[in-house]
Amino acid sequence: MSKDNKPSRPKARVAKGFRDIDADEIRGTRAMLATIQRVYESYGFEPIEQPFIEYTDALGKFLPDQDRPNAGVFSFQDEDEQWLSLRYDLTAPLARFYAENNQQLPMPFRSYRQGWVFRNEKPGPGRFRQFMQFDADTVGSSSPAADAEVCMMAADTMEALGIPKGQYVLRINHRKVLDGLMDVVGISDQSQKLTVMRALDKRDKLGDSGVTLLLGTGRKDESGDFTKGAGLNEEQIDALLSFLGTKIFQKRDLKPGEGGSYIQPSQEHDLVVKLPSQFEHNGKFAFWMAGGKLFEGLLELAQIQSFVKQSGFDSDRITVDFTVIRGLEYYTGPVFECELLMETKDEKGNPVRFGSVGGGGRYDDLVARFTGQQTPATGFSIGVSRLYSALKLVGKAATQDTLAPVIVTVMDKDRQGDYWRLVQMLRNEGIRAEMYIGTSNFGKQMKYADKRGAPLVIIQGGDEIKDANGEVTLDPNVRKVTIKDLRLGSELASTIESREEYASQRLAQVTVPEADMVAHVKKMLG
RNA sequence: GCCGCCAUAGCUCAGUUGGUUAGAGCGCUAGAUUGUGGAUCUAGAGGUCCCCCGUUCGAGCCGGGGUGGUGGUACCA
Repeated sequence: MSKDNKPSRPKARVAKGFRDIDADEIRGTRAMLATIQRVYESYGFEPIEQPFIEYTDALGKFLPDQDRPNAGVFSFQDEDEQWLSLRYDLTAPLARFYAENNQQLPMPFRSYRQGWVFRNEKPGPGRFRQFMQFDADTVGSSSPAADAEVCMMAADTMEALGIPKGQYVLRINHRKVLDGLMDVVGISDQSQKLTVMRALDKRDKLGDSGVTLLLGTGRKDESGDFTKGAGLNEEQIDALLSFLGTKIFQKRDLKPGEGGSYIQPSQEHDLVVKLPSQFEHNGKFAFWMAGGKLFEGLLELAQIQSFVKQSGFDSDRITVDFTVIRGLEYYTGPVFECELLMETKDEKGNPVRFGSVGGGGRYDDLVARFTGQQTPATGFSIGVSRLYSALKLVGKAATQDTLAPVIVTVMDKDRQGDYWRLVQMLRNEGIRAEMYIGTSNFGKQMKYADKRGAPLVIIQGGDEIKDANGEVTLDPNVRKVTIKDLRLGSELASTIESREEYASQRLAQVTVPEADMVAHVKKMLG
């Protein structure tokens, strides 16, 4: 046959940005999801499942920038030419669901759900075009209590998963604080505001010096790519960066003489805002507390902080951090981010913190897109596979809790009925078992069992079914099976050199009456 | 989107200043051993050297263009 006649074979390859998930990860993820569900249920949240596909206009308006409104989303047209899209998060579909069903739903409506979401964008290391999120949302409550509850639930989830106090932290911030602050320093242009927030978001990665460049004229990275800055003057940059040192804490923790000034945003909460001294001494911003957005935001943060403290969550678990930014488009109030603090190594071997595994916030306008009526809502979203890799890193992922099956070998093809019966005896006792269903000879069957990771192999050939006189018997107390312990056998094998010795030894196996097989298997499995 | 690096067997990769039939290890299949997994030995299957154009007597190798992958960066609901 000439080369040209060969059928052109498709390349076996997974699509870019997608991946296959192996048995270990599926089992580990299932266990993790069950734990998260348990916590969410205990908070009174109800499950809901929604389709992968929504009408594009139902997801539509909150795309990243208006220049390319459809970039990032997988979309296609239905038979009736309506545009459909794969969901890119679980929040927009929930808003659609609530708007469609709010007559029948209790208010506030508390729901959780888990599922795959899709993003049509360039994948990176650890970033895929299909990934799983686990969301919880409260729709219909404007109270900071709803925000506080979502944060507490996230913190409880981390601990239920085995991440100890001090290894994670929930940071909260408030859109009104950032907006108000930018008003105060004289940034009014909307696109300039976005640039400023993006710059502040990178403080973790680039440090204050990098952020200063991004707030000013711009910054060139190592690859030579230039990022245009926000164009602020020195005084504005200084005011923004020094504000990041502002703290909210309980009054009794107040330590005089630490510098800065202390403001009590509300009498009913025993909380105090401490401003950094640079900010205080800049007379130009002295009026900044006189009401307005900034003040409102601080007050709400203080309330949330007060609620979580009263519930027993100290600031080592849930804390205010003015550098938290999150999504730029739809959050309208508090925003949250859950960060894991344990260290891991980057490519260069430098220690680096694991980073964000989830986040969320208040999105009061999302339902109003459909109904025209403002409906307050707040929620939290967990990145499932990222959280799973974190659990693996700290050794808290459930793995290997499923033992590979016991393999019943087929010594004599004419007696498959006998082997089916043996397999069923094991299965009926709750033991994972399978009969070899390939066509290979006995040696290959052993290899299969080995590769499969089987703990035990059951063998029943002509020798085992004969009685003392050499006659075939059906009496289960006389018929025998040979049970071979592969795990023990491979240990013993490592001390043996020659093939002959290895083959003649019949390592780690016992021959017992068929009637006692199940009891012996149970004992050998431990 | 922008910048860099890479592309040879299922996988990881060698391949000399451009030279005739393109290699290795691992994996796979089979045998040595038709009732015993490891180790060892033997044999076999498996290739559009990413694609196109050009230079050349001759290109896996050189040049141009394209495609794909990957790393960084930007965006990120």
